[in-house]
Amino acid sequence: MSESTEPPYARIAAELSRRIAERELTAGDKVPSTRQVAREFGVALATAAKALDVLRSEGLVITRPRSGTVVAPRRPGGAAGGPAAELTRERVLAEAVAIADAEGLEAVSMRAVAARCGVAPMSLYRHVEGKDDLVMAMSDAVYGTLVLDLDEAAPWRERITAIARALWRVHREHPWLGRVHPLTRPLPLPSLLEVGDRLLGALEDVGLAPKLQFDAHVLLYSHIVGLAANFEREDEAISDTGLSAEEWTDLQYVPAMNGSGVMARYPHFAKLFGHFGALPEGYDMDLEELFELGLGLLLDGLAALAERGRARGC
Amino acid sequence: MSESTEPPYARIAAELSRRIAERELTAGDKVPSTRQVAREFGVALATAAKALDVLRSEGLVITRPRSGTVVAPRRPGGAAGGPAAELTRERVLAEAVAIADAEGLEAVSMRAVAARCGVAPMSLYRHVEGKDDLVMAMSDAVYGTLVLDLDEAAPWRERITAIARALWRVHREHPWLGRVHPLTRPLPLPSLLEVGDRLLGALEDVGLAPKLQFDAHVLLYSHIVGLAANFEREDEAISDTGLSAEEWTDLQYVPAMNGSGVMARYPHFAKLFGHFGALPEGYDMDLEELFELGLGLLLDGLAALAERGRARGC
DNA sequence: GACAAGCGAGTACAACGTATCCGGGAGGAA
DNA sequence: TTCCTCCCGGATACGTTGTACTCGCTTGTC
Repeated sequence: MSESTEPPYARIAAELSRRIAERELTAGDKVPSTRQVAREFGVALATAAKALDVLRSEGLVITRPRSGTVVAPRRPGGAAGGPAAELTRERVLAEAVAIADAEGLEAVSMRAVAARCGVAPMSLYRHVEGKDDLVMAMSDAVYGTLVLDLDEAAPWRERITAIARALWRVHREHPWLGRVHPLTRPLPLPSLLEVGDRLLGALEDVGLAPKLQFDAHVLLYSHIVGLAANFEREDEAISDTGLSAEEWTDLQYVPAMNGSGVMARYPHFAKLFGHFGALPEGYDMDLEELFELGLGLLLDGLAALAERGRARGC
Repeated sequence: MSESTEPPYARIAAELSRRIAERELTAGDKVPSTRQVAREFGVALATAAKALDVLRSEGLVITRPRSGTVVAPRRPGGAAGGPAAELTRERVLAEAVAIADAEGLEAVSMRAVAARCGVAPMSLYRHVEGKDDLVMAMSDAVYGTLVLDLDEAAPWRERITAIARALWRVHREHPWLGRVHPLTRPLPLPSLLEVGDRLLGALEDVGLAPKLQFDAHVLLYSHIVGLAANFEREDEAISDTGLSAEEWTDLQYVPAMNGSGVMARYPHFAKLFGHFGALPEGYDMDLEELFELGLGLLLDGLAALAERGRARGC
């Protein structure tokens, strides 16, 4: 229709970028393929390809090998936006982690993940071997977010504490991790192995026998993961009952304990609850505090052990 | 056949009690119902009912409302009787636990349990609210098998160790327990509460602040349960791969670690493996040993804590 | 006899993980 | 330009899970 002096490929590129600008095509949508463009505009394939090249160089579209060309996201922070971004292993993992964080690990079904990716359930299997693989990869991805800015010269206790806290933090942010963890078979998760390695490095300086070094690193893991497992329980129970831990303790647990001779059957519980009842807010199970306490006890114990070993050794 | 002066109901009662005495009917068996008796002896329903009344008043049989009349236990210890026993909550739980022990918790499906009971799946729901209830009840039943012969006069450390070991033993025998455990919400499992109460009792003597007493009891639980969670992983992995933990470590893990620059990426792992390689049998993760080590560390720490508290307090 | 009540069984459904097959677009070869 | 070969994503389907509903059947009691 319009006759202009600009070359055909530029005209086509302009037309396509108009469609994008006017939102006929929005971020994530597939842009016509080379062949479609050629047919639609009645030009040669080479011309069509050149037009798409222009768009690509302008950053308006992104060509993903073997998958077609799609409209690029309008701005970097598209948020949960691009519902139709290309399916990649990373995206699958990210969506799965998002579901797990929000609704717990048992809400992570292949179908749910697929739905969040805007994709058929079976499409996931192109990027993930199966559910087990998915969960493992999720764990690895999450452990991979762990950042350790560690002063390698600091005393061992400080370094171990830092590593333990970092691990603890990851578990706090992803409560479902507690349910996944292995241990006896140190999962070949690269990210986790790396943290473990740093931990072993710090333990080297304690002055324990090699076997004890390894034992200690397992115990520290166990402490973290064991306590962190409560996060999941916690969340699960909150969403089940709609009560926070404290509310639950106050409203359900304490009355139940007070009722019908329970106190009589569990005298020491009763005694302690007597104490807590006298406190302003009762006892609230502060996992944070428990973690620090347990960590302190373990490290104290290790230090003493090393000390004893040294005394006997010399 | 026999003509006697005694009334029909007495004759019937005598015949039935003979059957019981001669073990044609033994404890727990169903005694003929009113209707069956009426048909068998050719008497009226009322007569049959009266005969059964006699047996009931003699304590030979027990009538359970809406469930039939059964022979009373000869003596208190009737023990786990026949495979075709009547469906009771206890039997359901026992079979479920048997499955879990043998094949892991994930093998415990309602259908599997029902099959083992020789019963339709839905029949279980008469005795169990649902799967969750089943699992909770299984845990409770298993914790209930825990025996504590505890010298209440022994020093606290000894008592705590004994309780911890008892709990550990239960988890060792029922590896699936590790996957169930709550904690923040102390499950209202009576059996578990009882153990917890004993533990708190022992902790009272340590000399800690009340809150610390409770914290300590949670930490001890966490240590036990956290480590014990590996039992399940262990079993699961063994049945998956057909390798024991040691074999797995030797055959899979170590070679994997040796391969392709892994050692370079995890230098401290590498270093330790160098040590273990030199040992006769390498490193084998002995959970038993880890448990004792961790328990010792925690108790040492608590003792020190109490000591410090006392020093500051006075 | 009639009665209500509880038990066990049967049927059915939704949701799950996943094996299998298929259409179609993209890129390379002819 | 025309095919050929990939491989992605989709559709369909199977077997298994937990469980809601709904039946008879049998019980002890009027």
